Amino acid sequence: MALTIGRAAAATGCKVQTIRYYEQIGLLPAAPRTAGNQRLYSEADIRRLAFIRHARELGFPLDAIRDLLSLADDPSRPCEAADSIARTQLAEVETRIARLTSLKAELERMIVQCAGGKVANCRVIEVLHDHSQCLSDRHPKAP
Amino acid sequence: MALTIGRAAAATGCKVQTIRYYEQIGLLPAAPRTAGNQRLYSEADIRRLAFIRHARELGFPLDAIRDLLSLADDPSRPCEAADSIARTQLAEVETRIARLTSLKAELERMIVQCAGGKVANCRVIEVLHDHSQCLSDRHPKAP
DNA sequence: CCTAATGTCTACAACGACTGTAGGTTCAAG
DNA sequence: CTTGAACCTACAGTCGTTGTAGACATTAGG
Repeated sequence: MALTIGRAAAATGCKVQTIRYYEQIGLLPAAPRTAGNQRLYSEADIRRLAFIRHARELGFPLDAIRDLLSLADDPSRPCEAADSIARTQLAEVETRIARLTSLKAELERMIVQCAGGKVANCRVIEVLHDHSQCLSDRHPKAP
Repeated sequence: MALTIGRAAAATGCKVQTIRYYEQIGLLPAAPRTAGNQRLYSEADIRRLAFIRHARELGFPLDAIRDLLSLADDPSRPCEAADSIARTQLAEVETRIARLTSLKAELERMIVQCAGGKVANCRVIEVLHDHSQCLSDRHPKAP
């Protein structure tokens, strides 16, 4: 029934080290041990670990996951807090997408214009040297 | 002509600490000092720093920037390497966008379905508990 | 039953790319 | 000459792991 840490890792996709780390920072309860001092994980532990793993994949920081876990531990509470954590994460993700999309455009522009000659004429290097050649003005200069 | 570290920071948008850090890891040459041991930065240093800063904004890791700088230092070399570094970075950015876009969809789905009731029925918590409810199967189970 | 291979244990260092702190020195303005 | 800002070094902390070293536990095969 109970799994060793290696099997728990295989079951959830976490690494062994990561599981121990989560215990260390209090995200997982201290696991009971065998006579030989090896950790044992119950079904409930596996579910909790899978929850953490999944939330991490969705980009939630560990602090947010801590909050989500404490909510999940008490199903009678209203779920506004969970909703709000998810909305914050969504906004974060949208910001990152927007930022990456403009970076993508800029990189494509650099690459297209690189003639494949000498570094002296290379657009990639040139654009990196001279920010004013950027499309997106993250550091606009005074006019 | 030469700038103190604070002015160099203001001129490039880097933090003072970050400039010292770049010197420490060898991305910038050790700056000459005043009689009172304060660093001085030339125009060329500022350009180099701006280059680094800009490349960082485009998401290049410091190792890639190191390579780009050594290319930029020798304009007679062919620019294929710079092109290839930029292409690698572009691929990286595209991967991250794709990943974030699927996260966004999933978060939106979670939020929409959260009825605003009790945690017991909250879709946010529920989806985190049960990966099989995900749209994107990053961990497909055997059928 | 013994051995060898694998798994697990603790404790701690390293990663990337900074950021912050403490405690001291130097500089520019008034 | 004094004050306050900017600078100096050295080091610790951030985040979320990942990797290491050296010792103990477990399991499969012979």
